[in-house]
Amino acid sequence: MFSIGELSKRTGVKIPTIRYYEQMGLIAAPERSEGNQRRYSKDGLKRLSFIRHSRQLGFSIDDIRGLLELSQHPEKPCRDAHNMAARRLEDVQARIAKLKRLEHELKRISGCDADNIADCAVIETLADHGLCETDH
Amino acid sequence: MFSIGELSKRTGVKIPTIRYYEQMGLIAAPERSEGNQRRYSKDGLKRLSFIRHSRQLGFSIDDIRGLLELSQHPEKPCRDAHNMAARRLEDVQARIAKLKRLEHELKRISGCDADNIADCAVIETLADHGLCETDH
DNA sequence: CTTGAACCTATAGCCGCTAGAGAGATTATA
DNA sequence: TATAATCTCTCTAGCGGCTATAGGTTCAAG
Repeated sequence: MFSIGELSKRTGVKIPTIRYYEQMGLIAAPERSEGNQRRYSKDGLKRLSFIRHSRQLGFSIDDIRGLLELSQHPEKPCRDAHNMAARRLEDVQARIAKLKRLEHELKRISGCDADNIADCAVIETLADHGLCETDH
Repeated sequence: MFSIGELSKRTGVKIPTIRYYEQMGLIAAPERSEGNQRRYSKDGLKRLSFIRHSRQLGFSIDDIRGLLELSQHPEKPCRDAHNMAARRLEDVQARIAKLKRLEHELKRISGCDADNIADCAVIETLADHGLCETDH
């Protein structure tokens, strides 16, 4: 049995975030001490670790609700879990692609060595999208 | 002189977003028609295009305020503009790096071909960070 | 028993929009 | 000119995923 502060330290999830997850229904309301403070078990720790890890991989709160539900039913097929991971992967890949285009553009405009705004590629490019090399 | 709808079509910025930018002080309050509707000039169009393009490159509203201010003073040195672009570039690169680690992890867990949750790498990995290959 | 750290609830704020309600303006057609 | 269809106006609230603050209570160590 540990306090919310302990749980926070052990999982790396901040205290208000833990309470937020409780509100969102990701974790069950835990037992309370006589003075009404939350007391967590090892199960609570496991569950929160799962959540934290899922968040780190970019799953939404809603996705995580689904994943947690699945994880409680080991006999179920795992198609749904795979689908979620696959969608997540697609999303991540799309974002990488987009950021790479931005990186390209930012590198290009940062390369300008003018010394005043009038000749500065940064400002000039922002003012005129036509000067860009890639779409975005 | 065009209406907010026209401006929206020409720049690709949605109407409520234009009003939001006005509220945020990125664009000046434009003239109004007799019936109190906004009427924009070509200058307004230019400014909004600048803003839109900056947003596409990921600059924050605050950054854009600075960039717009700079763009109004062509005689100033462009060090500040370069610094902002450089910071932006760093940020983009950091995000790419992080997303690539996620991509790696998601690919790995998606590769599992178990057919029930009990043996599914997706769920198993989420439950135990120790199974991951990279940091995140 | 006292102190100070940790905890409680409730509410508001962050960013960058987006959506909706309910009213008024403008424009196109009959 | 009347009317209908489409814009536009302001105001307020909501999104996701937290984070911060205020004002109070409880816990554990000395």
